[in-house]
Amino acid sequence: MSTRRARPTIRDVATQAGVSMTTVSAVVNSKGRVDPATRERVLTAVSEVGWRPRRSARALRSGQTGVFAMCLPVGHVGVGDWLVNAEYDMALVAACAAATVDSERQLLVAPRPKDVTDLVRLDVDGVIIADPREGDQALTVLNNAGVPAVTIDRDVQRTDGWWVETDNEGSTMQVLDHLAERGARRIALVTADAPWAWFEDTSAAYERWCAGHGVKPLVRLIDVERPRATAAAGVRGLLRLKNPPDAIFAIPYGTPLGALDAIVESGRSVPGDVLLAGGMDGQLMQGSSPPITAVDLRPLEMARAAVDLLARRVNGEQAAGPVVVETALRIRASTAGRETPLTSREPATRPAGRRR
Amino acid sequence: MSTRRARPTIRDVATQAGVSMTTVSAVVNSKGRVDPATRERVLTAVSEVGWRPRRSARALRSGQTGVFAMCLPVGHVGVGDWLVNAEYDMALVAACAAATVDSERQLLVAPRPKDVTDLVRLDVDGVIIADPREGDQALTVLNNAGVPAVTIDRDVQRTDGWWVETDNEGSTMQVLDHLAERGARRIALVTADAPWAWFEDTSAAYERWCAGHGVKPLVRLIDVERPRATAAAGVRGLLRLKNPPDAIFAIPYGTPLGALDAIVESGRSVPGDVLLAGGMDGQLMQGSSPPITAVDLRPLEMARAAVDLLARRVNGEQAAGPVVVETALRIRASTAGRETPLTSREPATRPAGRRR
DNA sequence: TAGCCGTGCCGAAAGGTTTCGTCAAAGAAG
DNA sequence: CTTCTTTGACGAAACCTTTCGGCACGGCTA
Repeated sequence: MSTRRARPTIRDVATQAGVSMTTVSAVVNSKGRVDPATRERVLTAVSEVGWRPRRSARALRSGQTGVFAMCLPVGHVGVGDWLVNAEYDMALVAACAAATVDSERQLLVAPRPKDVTDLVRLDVDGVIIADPREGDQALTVLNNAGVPAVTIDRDVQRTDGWWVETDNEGSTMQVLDHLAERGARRIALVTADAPWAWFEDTSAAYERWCAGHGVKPLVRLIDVERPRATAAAGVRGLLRLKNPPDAIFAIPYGTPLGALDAIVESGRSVPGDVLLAGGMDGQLMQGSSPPITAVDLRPLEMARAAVDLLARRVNGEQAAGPVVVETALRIRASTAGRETPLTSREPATRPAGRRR
Repeated sequence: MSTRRARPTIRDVATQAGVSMTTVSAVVNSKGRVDPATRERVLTAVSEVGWRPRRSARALRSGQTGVFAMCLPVGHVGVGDWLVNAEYDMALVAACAAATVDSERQLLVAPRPKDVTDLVRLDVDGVIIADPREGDQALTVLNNAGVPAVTIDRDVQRTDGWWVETDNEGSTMQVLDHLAERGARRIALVTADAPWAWFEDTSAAYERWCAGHGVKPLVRLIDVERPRATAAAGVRGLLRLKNPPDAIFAIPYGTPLGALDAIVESGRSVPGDVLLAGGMDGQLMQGSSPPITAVDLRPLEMARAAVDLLARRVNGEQAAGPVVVETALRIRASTAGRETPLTSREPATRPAGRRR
């Protein structure tokens, strides 16, 4: 006749099964020795009384919360911001969540606080920071408080080994080689001048590739706030050169579309007159006409690697250097070359379907 | 000379400040009466010893974890799945996180477990379920365990008032009226036959609108697994009719692009020959050529409302009926009518910029 | 002066779980 | 028949914070 049974505790389970709390604990944690028959009794008692563990009590006792936090990059408040590749970030979040669950943990998503010192009050076992800014204060704060952290993408000012990154140099070389193989003689780079490793690495690799092939670099910088429009402007300029490029590698998300705008506007065609490749894959690349060849940055693998790395750091392991994830070039019609037929290398479609 | 100071507790703060633990607690929680001078001493002691509260101890004592969980819709494992509007989901997650933080809580993201009963072991104060499936088992499980839950979007089989939804009927009427005003005489609907309230509501509203205007409904259903391709096929069929539509309202994300494919392929133009509107806004709509008029489903507002609603439910309030969020029609070139000049009603650009 | 009240602070218990040390009983070895 | 070992189980402390009741003290009223 009780109005509303209080949530049962391990003690209720113990009395129900006729054993001590210690034994119940041993059973549910698969620790210590316990008679198979007793174990059976305890397990049925658990489901009879409907007990489920309180994470707070466990955490208090063990000193570990069993929670990782993921600090989202800033700017995630507006839909329709061209700078955001929400697919990439969503993939990151979903994959981090899946990976933490696989390691018996939970994932907290935390917007970046106005005051970075609030990060430490999250009171979690570790923090994953996506897209750290240059010399990120958040990392200093976390380090001082002794909170383990790893980043997704390298903070250009940091040298500890606790981050995961893509092989930006390798992917750049791969794209340039691919363009050359498809007949490009003069490849321009459209990128941004911002303090992110992604930009720095790709630019450096481009310079090196050009030097190695004895050609002069041809670079246009865009405004990261308005990638599509400024990329279009930059490419318009390129196409008016006496010796215009016959291929364009556009890095920041959105810029390949700007480049395409300018190319079409000039009366040229892709891939007929100009080959076009993007630095970051996504729906915009697949859905454009023609579809645009782009680098798949492998957010899923990045996320898994980050969670693994953080788990290792939490366990007290020493830094073993950054984890490098290999990228994959998704070849599409925009680089259907003049010398080689197009081979589509789209990944196999995923099993689970979904609406919308 | 201690190798590594253990994390300080409230007791360390107390001794440092020369007061009791009770007083420290009173200070950090702004409860009870404490002399201003004492308060000052305690606060400096807190920062001196670097104390930060342990959420687990608090939670154990108070019986509330201070955590909400958000259960992501399935299917979020692959980038590049056309069915997923990652922007929408990312906005949902980010906004939920922001809202929970505003209410002094934390947000857990939880992939939908294979076994729904695992949901209950999250041990959180409440759960937000995005995109519930028809007669969602997860809700039954949570209800039975007494875990408060709300959903984002209505579960067609449920009648308790604990969900937030968009005004699907209103937005459909708005779109149809807009198309008519821009000169459409015969509007076709491209949608899916799936058990989601979004589809059911819009279809019903379309039928009603048609009846009200004395025109015959013209509907094509697509396969939610391949929205773009099947939408293109459907629209191809429509355009071959003796009396083809002069406007198309395509609901599931991706289908407006399929419609556009078919229209262009048939030698017609948008908006010259056919007006085109989409049921869900996103980058794909903005970035297409021409940009496509679409319904902004307001994920940010949905998320905030969901968190508020869940907070109310956790506090024991009674259901006050579902929360309905008004949508907004984003008018673009694809419905630049023949009778009225185009008025752009794009939302103002967001302040914070971001790369990529 | 006696009684009362408000202020500022404290002691101790409680909340649910894990773990350490202990213990009884039963079997094995001498 | 001892003594030792193994097995299976238990009691109680500890983890950190909040809260309830209470206490001492100074000032006020009657």
